[in-house]
Amino acid sequence: MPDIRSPLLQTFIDRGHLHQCTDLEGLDRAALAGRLTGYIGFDCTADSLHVGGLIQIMTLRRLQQNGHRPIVVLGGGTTKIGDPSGKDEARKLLTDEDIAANMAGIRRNFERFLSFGDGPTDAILINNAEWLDKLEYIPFLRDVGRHFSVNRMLTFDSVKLRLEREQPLSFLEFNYMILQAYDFVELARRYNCAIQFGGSDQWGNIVSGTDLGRRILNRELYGFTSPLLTTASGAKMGKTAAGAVWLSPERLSPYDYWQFWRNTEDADVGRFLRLFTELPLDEIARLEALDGADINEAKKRLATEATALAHGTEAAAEAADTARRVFEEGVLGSALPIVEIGADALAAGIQAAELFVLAGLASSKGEARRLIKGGGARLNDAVIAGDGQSIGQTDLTADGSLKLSSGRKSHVIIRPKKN
RNA sequence: GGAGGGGUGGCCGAGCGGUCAAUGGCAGCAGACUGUAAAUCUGCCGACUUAAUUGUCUACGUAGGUUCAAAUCCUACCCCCUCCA
Repeated sequence: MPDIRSPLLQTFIDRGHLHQCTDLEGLDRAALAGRLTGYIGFDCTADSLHVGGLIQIMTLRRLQQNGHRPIVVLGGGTTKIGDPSGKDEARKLLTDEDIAANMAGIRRNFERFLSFGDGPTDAILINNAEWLDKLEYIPFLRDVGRHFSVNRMLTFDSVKLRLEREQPLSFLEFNYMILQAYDFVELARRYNCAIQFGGSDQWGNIVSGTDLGRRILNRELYGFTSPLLTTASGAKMGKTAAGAVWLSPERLSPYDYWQFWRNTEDADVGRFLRLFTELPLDEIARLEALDGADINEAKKRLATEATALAHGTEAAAEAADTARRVFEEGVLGSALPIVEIGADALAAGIQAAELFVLAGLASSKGEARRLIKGGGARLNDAVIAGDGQSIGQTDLTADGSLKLSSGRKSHVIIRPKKN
């Protein structure tokens, strides 16, 4: 590792963002010399990003904090193609309306992490469809296509793995790499963008871009990748029971987001604190050195800090408070999900299994029955004996609500709805 | 266009006329142990329904057919892979 002088790279290295860089020394010099512009491309296959992309988001945030300018490129154009990296199957193609709606949602995610505007370090968000849609095939082939060697493209993992596993790879997808490389060149032209960041699985695509920049623009561009995050036990990060851990509050409540971080494995705490919070490094060192059950303090800190970044300090504090009450005091907290049930229905009594479905704790009555049979279902903290048990008015606690739990961690408040 | 191989539950992958709602693995859920951790062990894991695995329905690419009975056999079609042209 060469001597690093720039605060930017020092930050990235200290906090665990660096996996590979095309030219670390060159980038270090450039970062010292002046303001840089760097970008990351995001798919818009959903209307929210999830924690799988959080490391990239934090990368841009830290770029901006160090006085440089981040660009978020939404792959409105490339989403129409689908990146073959790491997949055996082509994605289904999205319509323009889907893509537009998804882009709006993703923009809201970013507004939490970056400041947008017209200042010199303000973030820019653009859609690569802006230039990709207009490309003309023959001129594109002549100007850009000639710089790509198929021989070489076949050696890239994204392509090679597909071929080795005898999985289909359409020509459409084969072009993804070229378009991403072209994005980089186009951004260099338009915004003097000099760095492309990405996950380590993007290395091939990114290097293609820096090569293309050298050939077409005769400019030095830099590529920088971050490690792909897995948990210490090897699972892909950001997938849980309910699916992905989304960043938008509509898809995942701040409380559940907090819980996700709270349940971090011991071995990941230090790494995650560095990457996903802005606590000072010496504080993190202290937290991760905690032993045994004390490490839970570090996890709470991680959860609150990470939630504050994504949802604001208020939501984070509320989530932390609710968690404390639910888990440490055994009472209800305000951030628990609340489901309202018609007062008359409740007065008549509702079958336990059905109520679990209504509460969203089970996706079918059968599942609810199994949960109850397995002894994992609780009403006001008492195990529910049978699925036929009727729950009604008399089960309301003093504050006029009742608590349903699936296991020790998922709780829902049921409240009668006044008519 | 020709020859061959293949499409099975969230994924991988068995089954190749009845005992198949379909072996096994992964993922997931719950229980035990704990620290709201990991590892481990146990149970569950299509939907609805019943006092009860009771009954019904939907499912093995799509559409038909043969059979008392089909994921399993036949026909046509769609899609994918490999080799040849």
